[in-house]
Amino acid sequence: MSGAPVRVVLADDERMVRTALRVILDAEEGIEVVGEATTGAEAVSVVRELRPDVVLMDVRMPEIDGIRATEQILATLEDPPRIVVVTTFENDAYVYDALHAGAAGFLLKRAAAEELVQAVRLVACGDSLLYPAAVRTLAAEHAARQPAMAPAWVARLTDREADVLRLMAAGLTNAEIAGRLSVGPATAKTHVAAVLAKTGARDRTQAVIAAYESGFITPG
Amino acid sequence: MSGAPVRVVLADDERMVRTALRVILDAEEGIEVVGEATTGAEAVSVVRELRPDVVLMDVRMPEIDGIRATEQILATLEDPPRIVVVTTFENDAYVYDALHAGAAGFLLKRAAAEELVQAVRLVACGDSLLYPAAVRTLAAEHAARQPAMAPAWVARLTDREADVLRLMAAGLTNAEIAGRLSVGPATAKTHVAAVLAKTGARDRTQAVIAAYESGFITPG
DNA sequence: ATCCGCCTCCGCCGCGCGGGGGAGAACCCG
DNA sequence: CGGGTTCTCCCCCGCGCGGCGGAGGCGGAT
Repeated sequence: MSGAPVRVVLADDERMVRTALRVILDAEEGIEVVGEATTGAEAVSVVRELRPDVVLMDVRMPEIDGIRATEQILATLEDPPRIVVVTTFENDAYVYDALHAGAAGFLLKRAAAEELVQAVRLVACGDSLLYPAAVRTLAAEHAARQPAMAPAWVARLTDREADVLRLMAAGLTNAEIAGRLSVGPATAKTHVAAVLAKTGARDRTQAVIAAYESGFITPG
Repeated sequence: MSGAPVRVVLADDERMVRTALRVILDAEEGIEVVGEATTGAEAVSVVRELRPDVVLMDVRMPEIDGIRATEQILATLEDPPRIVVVTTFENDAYVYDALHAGAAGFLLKRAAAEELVQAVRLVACGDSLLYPAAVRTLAAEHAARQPAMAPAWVARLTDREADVLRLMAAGLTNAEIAGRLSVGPATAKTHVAAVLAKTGARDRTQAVIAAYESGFITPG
């Protein structure tokens, strides 16, 4: 628990937030803010260089968001730091992605200073008890619905075809898709045909089913 | 943090477990086990009487399980205690229900003594930071996926129509549905038309979308 | 005994859909 | 510069689909 101080890196694009976090944490015994970053990309490089114990990572940041930065850090570094994702709203959809990306915890920006300090200390000690593998399972299950398990065909879809599939999955007809995309009906038909071919679907209904089953789109 | 000791009630049908928990917690400064219960129903009444700060609630118990007991306690008592649900397996499906029921945390039975103590202290202090309302949202969303959120039209479907909708959502044509159900094509068409009417869908694709979005069928 | 909901089936009709083929323009990359 | 990919658009054709109205049997509820 004691001994070397906990080395922390802050990643947030807002200076005020970084300052606030630094003031709070620097006042604590055994916690030391060793670096800051203002973008996701910078966070990755700073962490790679400074090798902190804990990273407080904002979700919304320029260039690379906090989620992808988290993924990159955990994927590329050996013995990676514990990453706490900071969000503004508790119902932020990013929370799920954060958990899936391997974040050790998440924190609301309106959290009290004590909570912040407590969070840093807890994650620095490894897996917190209030945060056992079960939560990760929960998050993993949630995540398993979306990003993973994407059959090969998803990657083969062009941007336009992906747009079309999303609209198909919204229940639009070819003509409506054309209108929504501001293209001719024939074009929409072409894209739909391409989607059907790539998904191996016989008709638009099967394509929509494939979209759901693959996690390309999610209910709710 | 200090001052009056944390008053704890244990609810578990196995004597050994209760004893183990009591031994661990009674050895701690500032924690006092004030009562025990062996069933869910007993847990509710004991808690109502003793008004503890924290309840350690086993999931599997006679009469009323820990989940329902948790719900009842939280629903009927003002200023209810913080309830930690105790499970044997981390992938226990009850975990989700526990969170949804409003449990303040969950704990594995194989957790170390220190974790147990830490858990009690943390939840006694109120909402732990590693466990904000967002987790509850996560759990609520999980729970909302399957059992609840079924729009009114789901209940209005006849058995046959439900069968047809499932086959529609499997990507079958009217003729294939007829074959699968061993009825005439005209009959299948009639049921499909009924499904479209009740779901408010314009075509079979929208009906399948509605089936997914309502949780009538689930991806995976 | 009567009504109502469910399941079963029949015709007709219009249209959106999917399959087939071809074609031009923009772009990137080797 | 040529080749590949993507996006755009056109033709024709067949057919499954969805909308319409009608009908008979069967069971439960009143």
